[in-house]
Amino acid sequence: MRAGVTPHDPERAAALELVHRLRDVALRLDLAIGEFAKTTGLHGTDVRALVRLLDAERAGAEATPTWLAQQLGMTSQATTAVIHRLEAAGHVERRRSRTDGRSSHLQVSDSAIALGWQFFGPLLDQMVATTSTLTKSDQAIIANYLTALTQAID
Amino acid sequence: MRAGVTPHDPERAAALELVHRLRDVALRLDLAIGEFAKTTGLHGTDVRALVRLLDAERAGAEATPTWLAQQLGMTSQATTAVIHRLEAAGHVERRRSRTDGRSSHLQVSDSAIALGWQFFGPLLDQMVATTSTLTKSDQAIIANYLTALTQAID
DNA sequence: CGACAATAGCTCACTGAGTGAGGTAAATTG
DNA sequence: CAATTTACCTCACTCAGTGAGCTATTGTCG
Repeated sequence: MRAGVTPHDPERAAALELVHRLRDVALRLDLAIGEFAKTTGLHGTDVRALVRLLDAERAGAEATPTWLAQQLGMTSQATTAVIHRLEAAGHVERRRSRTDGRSSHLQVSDSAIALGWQFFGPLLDQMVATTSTLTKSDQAIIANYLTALTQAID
Repeated sequence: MRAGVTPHDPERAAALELVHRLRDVALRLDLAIGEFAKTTGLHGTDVRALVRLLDAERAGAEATPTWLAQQLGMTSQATTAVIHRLEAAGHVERRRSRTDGRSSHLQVSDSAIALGWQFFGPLLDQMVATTSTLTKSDQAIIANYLTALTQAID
C-alpha cells in the first residue's frame, strides 16, 4: 500500500497482517472450490450452491431457493437455473413445502454428499488435523475470534 | 450430515466445528466482494482481480497476467478480458516488462486504490478492531494457525 | 369475509463473461 | 541457429446470469 493511506501504527499493522493472512486462507478455499468444479464438470456456482446446501443440512436448517439465492449473492432467476442444473445432475431434489405452498424445500441427494466428501474430505481432514494439533484453549481462542469476526463483518 | 459418514469423535467434531466457522468467515468475505461489485458496477471477477493486484502491490510482488490468471483460477484469455475491462475503467495500467519482452507488469492506479479503501476500508477497520481486542499472544496463536492452515490446504 | 398487497418461484429473451482453438512474438534449449 | 517453450493475445462461440414480467400462494386490513 502506498504511503499516506494509513497512519503508521505498529499495533494496527500487526492486526492488519493477521487479517490479510485470514483473507489468504479464504482465497485458497475459494480456489479449491474452483478445482472441484473443474474435476467434476460442474460450474463454480453450482459447487458453491452444493456446499451451502450441505452446510444447511448439517445445521438442520430449511434450504429454500430464496435462501440459496441470498447465500450466493445472486438473483432468484439465476438460482432457479442452478437448482435445475443440480437437479438434472441428480444432486438435489425439490420438494414442496408443507407450511408454505409457494415455497419448496431443497434436499441434497446421497450421491451429492458422497461426491462432496470424496473431494472436500481430504481437504477438511487436513484442516481438522492442523486444528487438532492445538490445545483446547487455543482452539477456543480462535473459535471466539472467528465468531467475533463474523459479527463484525455484518 | 447424515449418520455413518463420520465416526463419532468429540475432539474431531470440535475441530471440524472450528473449520466450519472459518469457512463461514470466508463465505462472508466473498459476499462482501459481491456487494462491492454491485455498488461499483464492476463484475465480481474484476473486483476479485483488483483485490489480488492490490495484495501483490502490498507484498511488493510483480503482477503479470499469467500470475493473475492463476490467482483467479481462470484461463489466460478470460484474464486478458478482465485486464481490458479494468484498463478501460482506469483502474489498472499495463506496462511492458524490462526483463522479459513477452510479459507485462500490471500497475493498479491511485483511483483503484482509493476506490478499494472507500469500500473495504470500513470492513477492514472492523476486522482490525476485532483483532486488536485480543492480546498479542492470542494474535500470535491465530497467526500461526492460519499460516499452518495455508500450508495444509496446498 | 373480500379486496389489496406482499412473497416465492418461475419462464422468456437477451447480454456478455468465460472457454477452446489457434496465432504471434520473445525467450530458452540443445 | 533451428526447435521448443513461454507469455500473451484475437476470434468465434456457448451458456451462465440479468431484467422484465408472469402465476400462485400467503398475509393484511377495512
